[in-house]
Amino acid sequence: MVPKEHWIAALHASGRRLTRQRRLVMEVLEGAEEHLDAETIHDRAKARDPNISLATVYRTLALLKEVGLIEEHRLGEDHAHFEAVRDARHYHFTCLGCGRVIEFDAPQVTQIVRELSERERLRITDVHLFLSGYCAQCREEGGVR
Amino acid sequence: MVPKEHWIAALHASGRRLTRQRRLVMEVLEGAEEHLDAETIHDRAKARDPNISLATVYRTLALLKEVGLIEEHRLGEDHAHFEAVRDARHYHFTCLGCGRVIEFDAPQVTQIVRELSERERLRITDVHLFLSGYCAQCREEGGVR
DNA sequence: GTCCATGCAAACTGTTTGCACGCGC
DNA sequence: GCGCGTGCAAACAGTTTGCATGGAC
Repeated sequence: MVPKEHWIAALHASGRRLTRQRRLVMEVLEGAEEHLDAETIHDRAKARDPNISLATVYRTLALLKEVGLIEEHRLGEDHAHFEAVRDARHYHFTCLGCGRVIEFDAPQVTQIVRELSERERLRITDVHLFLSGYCAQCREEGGVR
Repeated sequence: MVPKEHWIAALHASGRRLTRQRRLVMEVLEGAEEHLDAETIHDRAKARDPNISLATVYRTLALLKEVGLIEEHRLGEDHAHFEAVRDARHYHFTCLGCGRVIEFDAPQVTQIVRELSERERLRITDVHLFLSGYCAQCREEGGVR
């Protein structure tokens, strides 16, 4: 797999160099369906370049985030998850029982953002809607609490 | 200031003991307007009991959260903030320029939660809507980016 | 050849834990 | 007095950083 054109372009545009390690991290992120944490990204990258260091992964993630190619999420846990930005805005539900993540869209959010930014004269650059609870399976397995 | 009746009651109900330290942490949380982090809570508690340890603050926060008296938020930063639960559900905007936090309500969220939980058969126990960007002042101060 | 990017290890931050003692009930 | 709760210090996880070397341009 080769990183998408515009990722490379964005890198160039920001005046950074395209290194083997950066390309690798980009490929991992683009090839992933789910939200990956830094450790996982590092593992997958290591499969193709055993020398790549975790520090470089973190530095690359910070860079990609700065350039706007990826998003960072904190899904209620103590560590961060990353995913390539996509066209469609979407949000997350995490099951506290099994850890499953469900993505969903909610057009009402646009309205909320518009109303708030007008009323308070804000420029809103980031929106996170994060729900948690129990999924259909875990509800039944006696997750009474 | 004395902790509210029902906080004490909730503690008792959960079979825990009411210690001086726990009462102190509760008082700090109830007396706070803003969202405090563990360090700040510790500082304020220390003003009245110099011996209270940070570990105890963390343990008490975990306890209060478990009993449902406080909520934990991660407002885009790497550390957690806590606040006493209130009747009115509300959400947060954080200014990336000055760190100011604006609270707001958004009735549309209720609808989003209802729709999603029905469609996916979820039991949703927690809702976090977190916006970030720049406030009116910080927008003007050349926060172009 | 210049300088940015890397690997490594050490530092750092926020949070948790093991243990012996102390105190609420 | 029993057993949970505390303080302390050490452990921990995730992330960041200083420094000498290496590689993109």
